[in-house]
Amino acid sequence: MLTSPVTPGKQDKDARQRALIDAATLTFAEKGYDVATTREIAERARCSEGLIHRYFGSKHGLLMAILREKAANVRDVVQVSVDESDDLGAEIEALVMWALDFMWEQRDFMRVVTGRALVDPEVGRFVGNTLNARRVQVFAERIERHRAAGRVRDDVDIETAAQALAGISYQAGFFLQVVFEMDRRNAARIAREAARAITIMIAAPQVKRTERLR
Amino acid sequence: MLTSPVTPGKQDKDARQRALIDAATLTFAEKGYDVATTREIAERARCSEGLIHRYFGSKHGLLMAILREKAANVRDVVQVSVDESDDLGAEIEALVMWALDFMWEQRDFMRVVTGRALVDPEVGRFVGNTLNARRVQVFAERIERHRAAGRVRDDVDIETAAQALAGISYQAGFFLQVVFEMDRRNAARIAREAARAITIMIAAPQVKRTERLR
Amino acid sequence: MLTSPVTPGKQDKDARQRALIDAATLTFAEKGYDVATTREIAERARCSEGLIHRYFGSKHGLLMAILREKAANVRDVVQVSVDESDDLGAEIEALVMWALDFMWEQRDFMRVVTGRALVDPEVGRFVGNTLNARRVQVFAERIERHRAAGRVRDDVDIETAAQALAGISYQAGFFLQVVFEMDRRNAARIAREAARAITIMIAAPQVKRTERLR
Amino acid sequence: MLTSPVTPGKQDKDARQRALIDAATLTFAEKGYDVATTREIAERARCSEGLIHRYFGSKHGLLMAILREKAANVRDVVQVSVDESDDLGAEIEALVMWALDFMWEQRDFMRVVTGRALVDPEVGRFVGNTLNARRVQVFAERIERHRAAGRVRDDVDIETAAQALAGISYQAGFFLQVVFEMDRRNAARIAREAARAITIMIAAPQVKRTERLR
DNA sequence: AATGAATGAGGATTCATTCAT
DNA sequence: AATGAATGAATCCTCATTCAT
Repeated sequence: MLTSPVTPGKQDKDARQRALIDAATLTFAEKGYDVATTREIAERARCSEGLIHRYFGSKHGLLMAILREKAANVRDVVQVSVDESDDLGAEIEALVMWALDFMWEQRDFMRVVTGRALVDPEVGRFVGNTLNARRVQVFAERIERHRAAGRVRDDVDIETAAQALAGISYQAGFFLQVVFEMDRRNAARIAREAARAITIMIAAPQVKRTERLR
Repeated sequence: MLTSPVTPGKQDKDARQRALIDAATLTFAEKGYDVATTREIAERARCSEGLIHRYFGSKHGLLMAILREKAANVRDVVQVSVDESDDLGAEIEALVMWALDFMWEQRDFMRVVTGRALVDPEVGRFVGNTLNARRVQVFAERIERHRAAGRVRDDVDIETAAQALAGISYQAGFFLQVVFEMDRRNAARIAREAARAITIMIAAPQVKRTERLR
Repeated sequence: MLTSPVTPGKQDKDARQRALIDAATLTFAEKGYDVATTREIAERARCSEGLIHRYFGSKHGLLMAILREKAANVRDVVQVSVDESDDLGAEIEALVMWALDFMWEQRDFMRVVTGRALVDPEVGRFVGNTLNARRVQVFAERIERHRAAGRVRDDVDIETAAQALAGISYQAGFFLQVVFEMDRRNAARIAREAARAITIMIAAPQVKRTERLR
Repeated sequence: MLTSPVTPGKQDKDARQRALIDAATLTFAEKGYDVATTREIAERARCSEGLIHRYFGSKHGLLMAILREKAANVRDVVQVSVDESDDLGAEIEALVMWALDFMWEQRDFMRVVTGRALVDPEVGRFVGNTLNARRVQVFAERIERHRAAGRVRDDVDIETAAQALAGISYQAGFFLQVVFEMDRRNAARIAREAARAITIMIAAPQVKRTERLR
């Protein structure tokens, strides 16, 4: 991600907000939320410290703005990155593996978000109700498509399955890989097996399909 | 947990260490690590602030001491709380459900530990290599027993299954229930389904056994 | 020296830096560097403690700022206070005696500077390379003028003589008078005799002058 | 200097005092008075912290004990190190040069003593009235011997000359060499020239001696 | 006599936020 | 609108000294 500093003095509200958000994202990721100072963020964005408070109310408000932006992009990012497939198991695996990679790349910022979610209830709720909820929704939509094609049992609660898959991704992708510093291949194997277990459970019985073919 | 204040002036090193650990556990949980002050902890333990640094080196050292103690008790706590069973699925479900309850009760301290693990690499590694590792081990041992009884497939990697189950417990027990403030029954359902999926995957095929009996 | 407190809230960077330097000079002198607290200095200057760190980086930086200012004024102070003279011995004596008086007046701050110079290498170097060096230079320039007038031997190394005279002034003016609490007249006598010895050594042979008189 | 730790538990008052003084001398020199902790000193002497207070009353008292010991040895140290001579100038130069070497070797402890003398009036007086006074006395005695041999003018105040020489030694030996980090040869040259000036001033006129010989 | 456990006062520094300009 | 100057609250840690054992 590139910073986008502005030319000082000039009046250019949107550009300044953009610059502050970019600078903050970078700085939070590099140093952590607590260690990052509003002064450093403002310097990086090449505008004054006071603007953070004018535009976002507070340091916390600045983080929320970043999160809202991330949340707005969740679906697009996944759609672009993981292709649909006719094979339920393959698609689920692809989704989970992609999540692992994504969280690895975003690990520094993930630390920030997760850390704040633990401490700041507003962040906690936002991550739960919006960020995580949208990730779950993406899983759910993908599975739904397979159900429409008869590849998922009718009696399965897709929402629950999607929650489980998202949770497994988060656990392996962030905690195992990043926080616990587990070997990445090992984390991937665990996630893959768990995803496979979910797949087996929700997949429509193969027998019927075979029977139908007769 | 009860605090165990000591009598001022009297010389009783061990009692003071005990009192400080108890007071810190309580205070960290109530206020969070950052907000809790060493002064408050010392007052609560009824001893001088300096002792924290003499005995534990620093505020961080005090937290590590608490964690080491927790880690030492992990197995016993589980063994006492969750009975063994002849039914693989039942035991796994019991273990996961117990973990959810446990994390709910410990939620405030869980916030502290997880939050610090994200920020302090030493804590991160300790939680990963020791605390979490022992929880995983408990799952593994329980499954192992079922394998010995022929209730688990021979080709299953128990370690991986245990990791997945521990991860699911953590995710649902802490993040869904606590951080994301999801309805507890909902969180429990998700965990239960995921656990069931794992169970199905690792369970020795019932059919064959029946067939064999013929 | 007068303190120069500022009006709270008003924005006047320069005035505040001035006020902090003045307040610190006074407070360091009264209490010593270690005992003086940044809080007291800030209160005296009527501005917030944080400004010390914003403007000077640290307590140490504040002392350095004071020293730089002192160093900038060394020459002027001497020039104003000690008149030139046609008599080498008289001028040297005047310079040394003035130094004794000056150090007596500044004794409290001298303690601070010297004490810090012993402990803080940066201060030590600054005092040696700048403060002391400039005092030496003033001596040297004065003697140089006498040499131009033929009152100092050609083969004398003026730098060395100036160093010796500055050293004698410092020793008698600060250590004997102040630190060792020697009777001031006694200290003055010692300094005067040592200065006279230097004078005798560097003075152009009287014979010539006598000869000239013939 | 070697430390002289004692065997713990055993009752051995003198040895313990000895060990504490040695350990403190070393530790003060290495770290400075303020930074050195009584705990470290006690550990080094292999006895308990409390003993410092029992035997010496306080950290300050421990330093005073060290100083008293140093003062008791001043004369002997000089006598052993600098030979008498029939040449006044040579002997004075030898004394001053020796002082420079001595202070260089002892520079770390010199910092401690001087630093404390500036801050602690009791130390200041002790150094002035005892330590420095004895150094002066040694100079005086040496010069006195030369006067008895007719090599020093009758009208010279030997005390004053000795004070000047001691002062020059201290200034060049400690401040120039150590605190100001001046090149040692340079410091030596300054001290030598100043000593020569004093010598010239106090030396009995050579003419007379020649005349006497006739 | 010796130990070492306990005390508690003391202070520089950081930074989000406010507000004069 | 933008700046950046000023605020002030808040806390971990060190260590000489005391005193129970």
